[in-house]
Amino acid sequence: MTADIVSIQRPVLHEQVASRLRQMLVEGQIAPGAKLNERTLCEQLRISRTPLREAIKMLAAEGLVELLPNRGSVAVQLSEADVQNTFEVMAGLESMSGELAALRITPTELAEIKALHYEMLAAYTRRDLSAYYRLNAAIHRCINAAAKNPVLTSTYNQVNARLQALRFRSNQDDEKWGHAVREHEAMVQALEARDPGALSRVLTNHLNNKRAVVMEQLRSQEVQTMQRQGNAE
Amino acid sequence: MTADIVSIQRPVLHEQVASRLRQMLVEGQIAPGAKLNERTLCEQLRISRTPLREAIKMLAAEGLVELLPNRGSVAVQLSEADVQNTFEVMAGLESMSGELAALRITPTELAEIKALHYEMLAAYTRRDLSAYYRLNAAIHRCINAAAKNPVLTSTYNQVNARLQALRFRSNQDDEKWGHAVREHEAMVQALEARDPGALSRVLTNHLNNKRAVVMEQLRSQEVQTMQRQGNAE
DNA sequence: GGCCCATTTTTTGTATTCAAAATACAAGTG
DNA sequence: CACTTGTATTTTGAATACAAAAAATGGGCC
Repeated sequence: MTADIVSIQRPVLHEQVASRLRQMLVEGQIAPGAKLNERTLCEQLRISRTPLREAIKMLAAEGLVELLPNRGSVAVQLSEADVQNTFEVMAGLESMSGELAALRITPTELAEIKALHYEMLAAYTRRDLSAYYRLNAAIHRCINAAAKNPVLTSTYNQVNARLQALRFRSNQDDEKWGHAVREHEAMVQALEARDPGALSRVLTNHLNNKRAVVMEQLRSQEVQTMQRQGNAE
Repeated sequence: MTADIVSIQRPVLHEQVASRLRQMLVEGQIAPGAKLNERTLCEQLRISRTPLREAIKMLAAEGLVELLPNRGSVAVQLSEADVQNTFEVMAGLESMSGELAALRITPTELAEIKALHYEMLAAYTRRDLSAYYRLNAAIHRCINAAAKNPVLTSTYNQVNARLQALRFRSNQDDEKWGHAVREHEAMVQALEARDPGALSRVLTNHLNNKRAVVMEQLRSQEVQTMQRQGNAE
């Protein structure tokens, strides 16, 4: 807890494996519901089963994989209710972040968020969805950081990771997109005004709207999948 | 995710070990900051190192244990700032619970909470601190359950576990105790009125007060410890 | 041909072994 | 006598080996 900043750390294997798996899960390289075959993953990552299993246990505690006793582990597949509940918690955490950020944000941090906001407006104007998502995420991360509460940040990240695994960044309809952008305007204003209540409300609404969009997308994806597979399951 | 409710599960070893360790950490059998010697724990729990290490990794992901590369693991010892931050998040989560509970609580659940509340009043009247804490915790658990959001519940439990490890249930001063009881009165009223805003506010205040009490206690404990040890460290 | 049961194969869970790093200890040196 | 340096011991990290459970396969039976 003291001078481990200077020391060069040769990263421990199970940590590396955990990071790699986390990435694979969040980026969808391992699909939700997919079984994590230990032998296969060992060969893929060129490691033995011991560190792999340790990493899987960590991801299970983070809620990214589910352990099935004597039957291995699978990437979590959130039910519709799970997604609703997770967004509900995310809304609360975002609102909390906003409230604290409005109280604690520094001028430098605010300037950075405003800059990102303008970049995001540019991306929106070009209808560059990929850049928009990246900047959008960065802004939310900055607001969270401005709250200056590491416990909140890690809690937020952990819950958020589960949603990331959904990969719902398909094209949303233009009207809702515009609405989201206007909400972001309101966020910046609330931050500038250092108004915790206002920012909290904006973020809660923002997340609720996002939830609605995602739920809609999930439902249509589901329908597509079922049509493609001839309604298996 | 289907029929694993019926199956009687001979619990898997690493799960058992994780539960046992979690209990030991939360109940203070393993003191904050204490090193977790793998050999010792293996002998104590009569298991080999593999499941023990898997369990430790899970606890690390839960934030109850800290992993020191090549140097094992230690029970987390929250700094003063950590405790502040954790309470801040807990306040947010409680407020969220309250808001949702006020919207979703059933008459049966409300009746149970009221019953627990009266039992708690009895414990308070007898100045039975142990019973008071038990009932107090039960009430908060019930409010959380009434929110009907499993994601919120597990997040809440995870963050709360870290605070439990502090073991701050020493005798608080009577005035503050009375104040806490009055806040509980207000909770029940807000629940009965199904008033999300009111309950949210009460719980936020309640947690902020609790934080203040705990911080005070920690500081006095700290002083005592330093006096006892002749200010080591 | 379909279904049930026994056997084989695969996969997971746990223990043990081997390797590497950290700590403890002791002797040598200024 | 403090301090460094080299060695022994302990402890952690990772791989392998073994055991048990689950899944797959195949043969017999109706």
